[in-house]
Amino acid sequence: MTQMNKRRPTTPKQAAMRRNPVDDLLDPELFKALGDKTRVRLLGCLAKCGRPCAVGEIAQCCSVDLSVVSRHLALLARAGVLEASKSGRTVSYAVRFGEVSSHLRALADAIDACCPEGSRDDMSATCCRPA
Amino acid sequence: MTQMNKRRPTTPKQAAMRRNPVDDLLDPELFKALGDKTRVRLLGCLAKCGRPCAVGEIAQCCSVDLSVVSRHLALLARAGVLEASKSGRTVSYAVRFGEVSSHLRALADAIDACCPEGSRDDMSATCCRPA
DNA sequence: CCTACTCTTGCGCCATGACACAAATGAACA
DNA sequence: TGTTCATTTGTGTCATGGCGCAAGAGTAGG
Repeated sequence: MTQMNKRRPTTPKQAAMRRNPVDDLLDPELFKALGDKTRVRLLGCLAKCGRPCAVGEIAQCCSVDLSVVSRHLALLARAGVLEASKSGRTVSYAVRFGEVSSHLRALADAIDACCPEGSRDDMSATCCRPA
Repeated sequence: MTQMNKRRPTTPKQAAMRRNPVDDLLDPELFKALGDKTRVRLLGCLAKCGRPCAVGEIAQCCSVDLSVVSRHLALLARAGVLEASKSGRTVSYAVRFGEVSSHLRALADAIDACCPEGSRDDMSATCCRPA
């Protein structure tokens, strides 16, 4: 049984004391990076392209100024979502596929682990979980 | 074989045209809700507690005014992360465990699916994927 | 070196959002 | 009905953040 038998705290305040994987995985800085329409568009564009792309190239995906795109990409890189690489005078950004998806899955697992048995309202979420 | 054999577009602009699951799953509104320090704290607190909690109760988890907590919780509910239920004069919020975790996993899958074979840099991400 | 090219940075403008405090709503209960 | 309790909503203030434009930094080529 991987099922923990820690007693559940009664109040949210007590619960807040308990260390839990969600504390680290629910990173506001990461989600802030994904919380902008333009940035999400750039990210989706880059993900669907599936290869490192130059800043100028990526900028053609949306109608904002190149300088704005540059800033957004740098921010996404700082948040760990993208990886930058420089070659000559062109800077390319690529999605950190593995890091991002494994972070998201770890968070999903951590959230599920918080859910008391029987109150799980979506059974498609049992994938990846040790039951 | 679930492996698609769609040719990959060369430019990000072309890639942006192609419909892809990430387009819907990368929802800025959802991530904006998770992109605030206080809100994330409330959410983590509520998740770790694992049961519906009253607003006043949850407010004790952080040092901001009760009215601020009320607004944050309403926002998280609007974003689909929490569910509100009223009983008498107390309003309780609970984490929508199944919805949230399955959304995150679906996004992780969609992102992985964008990743060209062989460039996956984190092999722990192969869980849940049809290879 | 001077120019062209790619990207980044400085700056000002405006919109959004987080916060505290106070007032209002709404439900239970004497 | 009037009071009390739990929560929401109104309002003003301040900080953050996205944007365009212009200038700067770094690289390649004549």
